[in-house]
Amino acid sequence: MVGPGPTAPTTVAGLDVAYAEDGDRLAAAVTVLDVRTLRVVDSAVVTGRPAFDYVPGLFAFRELPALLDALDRLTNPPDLLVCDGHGLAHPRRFGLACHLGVLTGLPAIGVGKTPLVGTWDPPGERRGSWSPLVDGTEVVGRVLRTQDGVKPVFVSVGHRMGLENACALVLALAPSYRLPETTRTADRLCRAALAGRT
DNA sequence: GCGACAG
DNA sequence: ATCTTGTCGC
Repeated sequence: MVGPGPTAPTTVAGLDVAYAEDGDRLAAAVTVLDVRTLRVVDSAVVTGRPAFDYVPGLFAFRELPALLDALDRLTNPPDLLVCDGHGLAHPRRFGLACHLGVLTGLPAIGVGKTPLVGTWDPPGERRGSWSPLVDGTEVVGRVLRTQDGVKPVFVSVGHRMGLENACALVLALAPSYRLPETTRTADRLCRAALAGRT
């Protein structure tokens, strides 16, 4: 046995990337939050150029280099990664969250704002309601309502964590807004870096 | 074959 | 992703 285990993360990282208007420049940010207080305890941001043009399904290859770069600059590694995009809910069952999980060895989950694959029934209107995201015969994720009456998010497993725990974590990370605090803080950081002031 | 398609 | 006005609501 090694460590506290993937189901009891103390720190969770949010990752996000922002692009300049012309698309020739990007900023990748990672914010590390204390899962209990939801406070940012560490962060890193790097600027660079996109490695590829955007192609649905190959999205990971575009943002991966910059995100790994940012992760390397953290003072200490987080217990888990919350990615802006999908994990298993991908045409080849291997989205950005899977790439990041495997490459870092850390547990990882994907939280997408829009679907890439799959069909689903509308979840209940209340926070916490969900319905399975199905692609073919496989359940590849869950459509989860994080706030009453708001558009649901698409949660899927990336690496070393089950779907049930992933959804519970996302709800814990989203007490007030549609998106988890991890992606919200990372989003603000990379946008600020792109704008200049840091 | 054609269209759709995370960010 | 980014570009965008006003509008509704706490």
